[in-house]
Amino acid sequence: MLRLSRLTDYAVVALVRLGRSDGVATTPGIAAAIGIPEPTVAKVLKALTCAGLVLSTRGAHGGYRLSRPLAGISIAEVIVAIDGPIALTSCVDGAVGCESQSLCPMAGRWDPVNSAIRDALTNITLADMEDAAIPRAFRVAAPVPVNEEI
Amino acid sequence: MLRLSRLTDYAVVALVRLGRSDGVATTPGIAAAIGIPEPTVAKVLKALTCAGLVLSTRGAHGGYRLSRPLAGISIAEVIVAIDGPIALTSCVDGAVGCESQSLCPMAGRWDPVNSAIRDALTNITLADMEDAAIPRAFRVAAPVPVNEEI
DNA sequence: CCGATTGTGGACTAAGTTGGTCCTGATTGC
DNA sequence: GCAATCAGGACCAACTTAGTCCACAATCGG
Ligand code: SF4
Ligand code: SF4
Repeated sequence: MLRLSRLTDYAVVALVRLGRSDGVATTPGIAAAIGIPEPTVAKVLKALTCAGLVLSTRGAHGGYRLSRPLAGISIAEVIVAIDGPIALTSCVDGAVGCESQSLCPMAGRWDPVNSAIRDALTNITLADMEDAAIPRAFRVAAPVPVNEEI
Repeated sequence: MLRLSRLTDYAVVALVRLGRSDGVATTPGIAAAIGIPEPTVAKVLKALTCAGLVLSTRGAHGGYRLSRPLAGISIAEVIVAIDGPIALTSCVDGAVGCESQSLCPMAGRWDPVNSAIRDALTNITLADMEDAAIPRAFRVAAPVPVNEEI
């Protein structure tokens, strides 16, 4: 169904949550807040740390915090961090790809589609999603600043 | 990796191929042309017929043909026909969705993303992809109208 | 210096989804 | 009647993903 992996979904939720809490947040804290089993959310956070989207502090009173404000993180980045590069089909650049690559007339020609999706996802930041996550009643009156984008 | 199912990929390839041949095309013919096992391509064609994207003729000398020109079919339609509706996450409208839907602050707030992707995919027709499928040597000299690239 | 707290990294297993195959009809033309 | 061709399932195997667990390293507080 062209849906992204559940872990990526969790990553977005966790990041938005991290954006709300101003200090550091611990794994169990986040897990409890969003209702996702703790080991799983830990796994996601680890991946996000590798990607540089969050910073971690070890030891007692440690935890995670965002490396950038939410407005500076696009969904595309999160997806790439968890799921790997965005490529709709197996036949991209030099990768192994599918076995019928030699006969297939479309081999390597999906680039327009890939770019379109990549653009669409790059233009949406987590801050945009957070806005959408505010109950509708608030969104009208809220004096949201300009928040965008790259 | 946010990739669409292989069957959907096949469907696009098969449709473009169908657009090339002006008469009807049979399952084995298409299968041979694009290097995909015949039973599988048959399965895809059946689904496309249900969706109304291709018309079928039974009996001897039967086969498939497009119901519309390639320029009138968007990728989004093909994806919906094979993979079902485009929804990045499980929490859309009233569907069952994920179990942590009650706690999750993002529940049902993915609409901006969904719409963005849907728009991006609706604006690309199979004809666009066919253009891209022309060998590069031709694309330069060809009097193609606009055709954006990379 | 010690122990509690918290992240790091990887291995492992179970479940779910998808891809692919096959078979039994129904329909059409020769 | 017979061959070609689509229709509609059932079915199984393989792969991918999600989720869990454990041993270890770092940091802090006392
Ligand atoms: S080579 Fe053809 S069948 Fe294979 S992934 Fe690319 S477009 Fe799809
Ligand atoms: S409810 Fe939250 S965790 Fe569940 S699918 Fe929706 S956004 Fe993801």
